[in-house]
Amino acid sequence: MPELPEVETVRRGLKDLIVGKTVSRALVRDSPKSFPNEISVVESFLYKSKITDVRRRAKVLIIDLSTGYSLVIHLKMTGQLVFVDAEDRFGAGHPNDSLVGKLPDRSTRVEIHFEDGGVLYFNDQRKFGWVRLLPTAEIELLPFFQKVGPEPLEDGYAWEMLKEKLARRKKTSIKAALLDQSVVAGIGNIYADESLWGAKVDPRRLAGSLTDEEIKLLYEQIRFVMNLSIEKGGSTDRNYVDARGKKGSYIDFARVFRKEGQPCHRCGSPILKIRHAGRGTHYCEVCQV
DNA sequence: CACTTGACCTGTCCGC
DNA sequence: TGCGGACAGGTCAAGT
Repeated sequence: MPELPEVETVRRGLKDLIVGKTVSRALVRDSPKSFPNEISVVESFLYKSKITDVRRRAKVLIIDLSTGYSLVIHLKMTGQLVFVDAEDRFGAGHPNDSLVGKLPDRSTRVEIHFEDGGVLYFNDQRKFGWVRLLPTAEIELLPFFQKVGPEPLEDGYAWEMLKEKLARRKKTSIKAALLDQSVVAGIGNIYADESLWGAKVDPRRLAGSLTDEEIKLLYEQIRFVMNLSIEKGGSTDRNYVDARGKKGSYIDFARVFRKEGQPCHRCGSPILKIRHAGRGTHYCEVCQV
């Protein structure tokens, strides 16, 4: 469920919290599922390495280390990356709206301890997510990185790039195309539904059937909803929390996602929820055509 | 190659 | 209250 805005929110938080820190110990609780590298290799490679940067590509987080290696992390649906500093780990009183003070818990798969006493927890209830250690230079060779599409929030992303990708999709729907990471990076179920509502396009339409005007509108809405969500700290949905273990507030601004039965903000008719492209799909049948 | 479906997991919710 | 089953949704492998 974490999509681009949630992963970006985690990235920003983590970057402020852990860059410059030195790893003292790594603890892998769920290998090889959540962390396929050999445990002893991970623990020895991480020891004394310093965090130099936290980056993101699509929904993947990259924590660069001073050794020329990086931790590459995908949260998939229920993954969390939460940093707890020494004071919060050992001090009294914790805010109730945060996971800080409650970790590790039974979903904790990996712990990265730092010399200053802080700990980065990778939690993942459903074990779909993963962490792996790779030479930084080899990340781009991963199959996912080879095929993933453009970053929609970067300055260089233009509506014509979306048009070009959609034009060659002859048989698939616009919703399925938006969920395809090779078309645009980082869109998942929430932002697919939200941007299609904003563009007034029926999610079941064939991807290649959109007019230039509709593609332009969709392109703008993709950027609008994801930027708004980042501003709001990501969504509140399900398991998502930021790097400090707190929920975001985007879902309060959602216009169709999980709004089935509620009136459409534009025309007042009830939002429908159907099953499409293997996903719960929310839309307004009156104003999305 | 384009596209769809099932598998991977576990917690939650709904109906009986 | 317990229990079975549907559902949640990102990505990949396997199938059409």
